[in-house]
Amino acid sequence: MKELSIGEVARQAGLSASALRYYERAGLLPAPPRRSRQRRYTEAVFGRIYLIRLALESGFTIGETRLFLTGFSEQTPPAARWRTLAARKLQEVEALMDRARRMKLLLETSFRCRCPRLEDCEKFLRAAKRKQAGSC
Amino acid sequence: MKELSIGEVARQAGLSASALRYYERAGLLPAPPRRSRQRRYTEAVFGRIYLIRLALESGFTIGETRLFLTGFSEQTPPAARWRTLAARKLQEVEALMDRARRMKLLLETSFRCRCPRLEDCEKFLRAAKRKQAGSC
DNA sequence: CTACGAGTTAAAGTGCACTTCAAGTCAAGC
DNA sequence: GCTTGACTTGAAGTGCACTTTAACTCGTAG
Repeated sequence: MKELSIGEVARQAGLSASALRYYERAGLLPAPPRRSRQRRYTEAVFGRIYLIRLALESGFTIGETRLFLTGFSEQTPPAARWRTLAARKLQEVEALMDRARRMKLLLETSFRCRCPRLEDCEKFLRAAKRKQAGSC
Repeated sequence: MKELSIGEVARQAGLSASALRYYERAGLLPAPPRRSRQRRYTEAVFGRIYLIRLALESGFTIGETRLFLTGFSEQTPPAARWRTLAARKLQEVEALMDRARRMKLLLETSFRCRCPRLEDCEKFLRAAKRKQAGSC
């Protein structure tokens, strides 16, 4: 299996090497084996990085992301804590999606509208405030 | 029209008074008239605050939000700059929604799955990586 | 008159997610 | 042997969005 240096991983993942070291210190990435002091990754790291970025970009903090990654599927108490976190974050992600949807509508509407101030635009307000019971 | 103190606005909007002053300094909120040095708002401020929060919570920076709020509908060059920003941010918001959707799927899947590591869960990977050409 | 609560300012502090820096290690090429 | 480039470390620095602090000004109630 091909071994990758931190620089190669960083390049392929679109991150910086220092960010990868930071994730490792923070307990998000497992410490890989070393070849003469230097970290050697396998390609399996990319799956993990994908999860980390997804979580962080969905509004998880580092601590929550760690819990999410490491507290998963342990049969003992941490799993309960994890389930609690996951249920709460699911709601937060849904709220985030709702806000993003409103912002998207706002941006799209604003391209078409000629109101002097956006907050007075009836068209926008109707669009943004409509509860979309939707399954987005 | 009813006049509101900064404390009342803060309470009703669910923000702190200092955050409102910060927004004013940052050019997001117009400086309201004063009654013996103290800010007096009208209820119109809530529409503006709604926009500010929506933008900030959708990943806009303070600077982008200012441009978004103040650069709108001016007939001269700023409007062009605004359109550029808005088009770019629209893409970013769409990317945000996509990530949020994947994270939501991941969270939902993870409740049902028993894989030892999430990144090895086939069910999840299928769910998360499926390009949903969708209009979410 | 005094005290209180809510407001005012500029300036410093906070928490997060990284980034940058300084000083060093190491393998490979000339 | 020396240089180069990619890596190593701990510590300090950064940018953002606020928050907190210290010292102050008001209008009102007792």
